[in-house]
Amino acid sequence: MGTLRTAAAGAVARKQVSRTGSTAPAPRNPPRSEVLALDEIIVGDCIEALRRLPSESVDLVFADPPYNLQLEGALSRPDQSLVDAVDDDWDKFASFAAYDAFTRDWLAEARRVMKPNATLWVIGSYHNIFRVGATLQDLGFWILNDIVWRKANPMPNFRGRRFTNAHETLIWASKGQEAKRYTFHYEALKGGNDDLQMRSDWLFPLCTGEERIKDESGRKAHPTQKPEALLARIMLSASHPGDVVLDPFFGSGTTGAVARRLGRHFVGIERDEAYAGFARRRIAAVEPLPEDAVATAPAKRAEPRIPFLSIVEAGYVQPGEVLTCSAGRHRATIRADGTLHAPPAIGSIHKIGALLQGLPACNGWTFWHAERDGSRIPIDAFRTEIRARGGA
Amino acid sequence: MGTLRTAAAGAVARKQVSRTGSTAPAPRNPPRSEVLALDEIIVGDCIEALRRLPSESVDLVFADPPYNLQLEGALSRPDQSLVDAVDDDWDKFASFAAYDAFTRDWLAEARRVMKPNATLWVIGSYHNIFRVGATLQDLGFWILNDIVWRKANPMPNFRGRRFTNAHETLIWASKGQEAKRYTFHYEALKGGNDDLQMRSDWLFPLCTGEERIKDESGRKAHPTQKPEALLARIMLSASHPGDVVLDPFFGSGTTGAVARRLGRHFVGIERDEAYAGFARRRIAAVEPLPEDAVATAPAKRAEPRIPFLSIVEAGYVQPGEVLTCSAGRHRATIRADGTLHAPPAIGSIHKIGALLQGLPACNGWTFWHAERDGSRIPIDAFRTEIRARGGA
DNA sequence: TCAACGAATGAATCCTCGA
DNA sequence: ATCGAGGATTCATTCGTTG
Repeated sequence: MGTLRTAAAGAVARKQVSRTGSTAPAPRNPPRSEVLALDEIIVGDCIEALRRLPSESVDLVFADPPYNLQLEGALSRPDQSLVDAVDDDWDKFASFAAYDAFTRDWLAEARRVMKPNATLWVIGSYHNIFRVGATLQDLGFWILNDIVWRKANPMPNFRGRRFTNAHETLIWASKGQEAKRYTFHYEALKGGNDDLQMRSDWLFPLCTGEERIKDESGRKAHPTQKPEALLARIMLSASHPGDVVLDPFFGSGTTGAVARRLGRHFVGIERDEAYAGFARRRIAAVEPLPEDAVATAPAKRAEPRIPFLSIVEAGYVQPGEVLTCSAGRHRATIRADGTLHAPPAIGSIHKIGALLQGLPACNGWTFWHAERDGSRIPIDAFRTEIRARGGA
Repeated sequence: MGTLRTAAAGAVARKQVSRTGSTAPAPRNPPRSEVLALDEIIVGDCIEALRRLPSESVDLVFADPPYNLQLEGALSRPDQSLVDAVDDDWDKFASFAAYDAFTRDWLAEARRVMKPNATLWVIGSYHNIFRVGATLQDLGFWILNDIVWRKANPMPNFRGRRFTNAHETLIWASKGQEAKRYTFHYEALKGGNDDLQMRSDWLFPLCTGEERIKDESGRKAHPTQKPEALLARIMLSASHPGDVVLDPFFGSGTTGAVARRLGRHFVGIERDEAYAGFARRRIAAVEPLPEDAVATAPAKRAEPRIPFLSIVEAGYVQPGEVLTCSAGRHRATIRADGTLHAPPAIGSIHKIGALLQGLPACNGWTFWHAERDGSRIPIDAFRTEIRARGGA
């Protein structure tokens, strides 16, 4: 992990390449803030500003980095001679290398700033997303999904020489392979999707009409403003209310507007004061949703753990009582210490359930039933009652 | 042997690029064939075999390389059954760097073998596609589109820790930015898409059921067999009848089977003799479509929704099948790219319907009928069915 | 004969806590 | 760090069996 993509690319990436060539290199070790200034826009160079942020301080990163637009000039030389196909002509790739170095710099800083359970989202198109994805893997990020934003109303390909470019790609990644406790509201998304898992292909219209921020002359204020619905799904998926969302390429402030509406904090970085101005006015006009409208749907795995012994102790079931599976075929006797007895085996509700079925595992809470008023009810019902009464 | 060089072979003096896999390095300058052996499978190492192919000799490359999945433990479904993982040796690489070197080697050779107007398609998932895409750009390929294969029936995320991984990504690239005359049947694709431009997101079901090649014991013969509908759309988009399609990771031979059906030639490379055997038998059983069903359309435009091509790809109607109007007076033949053929005209369902009736316009969905069980039903019924199953 | 039901399965980087 | 145990978790489709 964290290996360089190629030895040659690594060599280029290692020497310092400034942002786009024109600005001065960012200081290596700027003074680092001890606290984050929340819900504000830092106007300045993205990488330099990131270097000043405290480590492990944000819960979510959303980034819409610049595409590698200078590519066209750099690669415009005639290149149809097959024999030169793998020629190590490095200036030909100079702009790729510069873009890679820039990507590497901001991603590395973003990773440092992320809390251990934070995740990062990056959006891009085929012009840059492959380079971003590879760099991200090289830095040790662990990709969780790639997500496709299918545009309901994409711009057609006017010259008819390609397929309509009708999607953009997002990469969702945790800090590393070991960071397994990242925030993800699986149940909430499923509930909002007709009780089906949310898939990796999302359909949204482009940001147009009222939502599109205009300048004084009525023209669009920013060329790549993203739809708020996209940001909302991201934040609802991968953050809690009150969390801090960092956007190092703040632009017209969609991240800030959605964060405010959904009860999240934001930290924005934007080098263009004009964009920052549009964003400030936009965000100020946002009315936050009421708290209960943005509260996270409860997840079963987040509920407090109740040992089966507590069910016995609370008197919902009695030592010596017989539990069965839903069909009544498998039987076991409750012991006073909260284990089950299915002669000759003794063990937890899970272990005995697995044993009797010949399976490697079993959720004893849903497998075992007690007879009440002539019908069999799962013992999970008792656990639910205890939780409703405020715990074990 | 091999002292006699072709001109193309002699022109190639290559930089040393070491192969980092576990097998012995391929010969640096193997004797290069002067002619391609068409419609045959070369059994052997992909890169070594590619080095022997003549330069500028193929019209299209489709590649389904190893994904480098990096799976850890076993995964069980909620019912405790085990997922049959892709744990084959051919998918294991020591590091990202090793995978990148492998990718660079086969892509460079594929580029050399491509004719100037040829294009390359690579399929992958988030595990490998970013590295493939970046390498491809480094080598001078020019990306035309990235295409998303949306899976109609993907495997769910059983642990509820991510989004359903419901798509794979294809990259479509020409040899370089200057190669502007690449093959692309814009009009045909548009005609088969209800006269709308074909988008970059494609919906297909997984390869299952009858289409899935089985071994002697009835188990899947290859772990990653791709659907024929996917390959068919690629070949109809980016090749002519009679063209040569190269597949350096031939596997179960989907590329060969579709090429034969659509009147294209193939060159397959596969290092596993068992896979090659399955592929040979499979391809031999394919019945090529009649010539006029696969000839490319010189058609123009007319009007809008669910692509008729999807009806064809889903198997509701067959290429070569005759559609009629409700009275049976007008007739047209379905072509593999989703257009209709009523000699001498070729066009969309709407355009051909209008033409035959001498009207300025026509709704092909209600005009055209297919015969089923002795009665004529409108093709709109198939569209309704597809919609009921979840969309375009 | 057909409907109903259940088993099987697909390129998958698939848990979390406490001792 | 590692280890063991609790216990949470699935969608669309095909194909074979049962009634």
